[in-house]
Amino acid sequence: MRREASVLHLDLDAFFAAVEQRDKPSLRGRPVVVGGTGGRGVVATASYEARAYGARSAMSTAEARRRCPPGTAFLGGRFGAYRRTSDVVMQLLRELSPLVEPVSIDEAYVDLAAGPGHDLTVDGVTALARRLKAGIAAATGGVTGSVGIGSSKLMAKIASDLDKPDGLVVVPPGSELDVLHPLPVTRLGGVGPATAERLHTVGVRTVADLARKPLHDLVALAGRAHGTGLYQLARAEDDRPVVAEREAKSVSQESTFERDLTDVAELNRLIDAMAGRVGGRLRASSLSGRTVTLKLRRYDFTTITRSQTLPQPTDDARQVASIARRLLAEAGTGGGLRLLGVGVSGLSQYAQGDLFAADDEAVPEPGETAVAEAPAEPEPPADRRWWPGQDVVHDELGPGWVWGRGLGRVTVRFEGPLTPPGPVRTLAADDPALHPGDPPDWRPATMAP
DNA sequence: TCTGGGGTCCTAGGACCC
DNA sequence: TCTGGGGTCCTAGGACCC
Repeated sequence: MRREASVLHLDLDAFFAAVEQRDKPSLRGRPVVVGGTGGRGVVATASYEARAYGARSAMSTAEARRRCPPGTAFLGGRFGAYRRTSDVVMQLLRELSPLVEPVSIDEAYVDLAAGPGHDLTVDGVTALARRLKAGIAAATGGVTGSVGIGSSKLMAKIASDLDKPDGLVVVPPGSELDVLHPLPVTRLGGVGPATAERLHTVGVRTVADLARKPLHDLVALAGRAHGTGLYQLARAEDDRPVVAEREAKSVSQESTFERDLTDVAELNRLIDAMAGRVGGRLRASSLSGRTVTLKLRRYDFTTITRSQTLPQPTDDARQVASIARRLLAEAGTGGGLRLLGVGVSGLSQYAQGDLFAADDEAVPEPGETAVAEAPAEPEPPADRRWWPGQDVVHDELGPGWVWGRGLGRVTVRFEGPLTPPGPVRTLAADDPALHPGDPPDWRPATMAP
């Protein structure tokens, strides 16, 4: 804990939904749910309008559909658009301080004490936060964020959560416990459903309750590391530094199927495709890893992992795939699988064996089938897989986005971030004039780079 | 039509080594 | 014919976060 409120936490409000509402004027002020739109999808983000009906992050999309009224937009994610907007925000944060720690695409800490001569009084950081919020809204086309500032990461994060959306809370140094103690323990990072349940059984509901528990009780309840962490957080003791660069520890790819799968040949093709993407991502970051992990979720949601550690790190898709295939054969597919994942961990910074890669990798181990290079599945052509929310462009009607599809039709609304709400047209799904589009630019032409 | 996808960190047991 | 203790690596699972 510092003497000054110099740690800032920014949390963009309902971020994915906010970007959708910015880019799709007809959705402004209306319920929007972003996430998996298939039968087994879950909600990533619900707009505040959708939250009013009970839609929540991590809820199944089916449940959100039951709760929300007709006309609610259910959209798949446009991660390229979110990434571009996020990059603009992170750049604004780096103007405040070189020490910016992105937590996720929509969240970051900033160490204001590492910045250029900020006034770190409560009034000073309050004014800074006002300028930041205005700057974010201007640069992103109206996306808002909630800012918390305090004497530690803990207090900054708690503060940003106190007044959402579009909030600004500064916790003055010295008042940490006044803010913290009345809150439910579940507001502390690291207290999820399991820990909360155990704490409830010993009468702990608020942070103040937690602060009354002796250390050894908490260690017995939650384990050494977690228990001591809880003990400290309840006292607002938090010295975690803001860290700008963090190295990746693992790279993985997983997928939940629309229907449970049992066919080993089909699962092996999926392993090949996932290993291909994992290998590609490893090479793109000049990483390789020694431990290959296969993750399986069975029809009944039980989840298992099987792993093997190699003597040397690899970034080769075929080697990853061949290990994962064998792990699958050993684990079995009994009853059907709803999810399969492939990952590599134990990463090191250099790519392996440039000199030998070409010979080694193609050779399957004895008794194994060579892993095919090409991915599987006959799929519709890339430009015919319309999904809700997708950016499209029509040769005559211009840019728009997919509202829905079915029965050989696709419904498109033709509008963009800088237009008024636009008209809807239903087109043939194979209309040759309709193409996938790029995320639209939300900045007026004079502002675009 | 219950329950995504990408991660991090921790724990615990067994193998193995000195 | 008794039976240490610490450390590291590996595997598997679980809690948690956004």
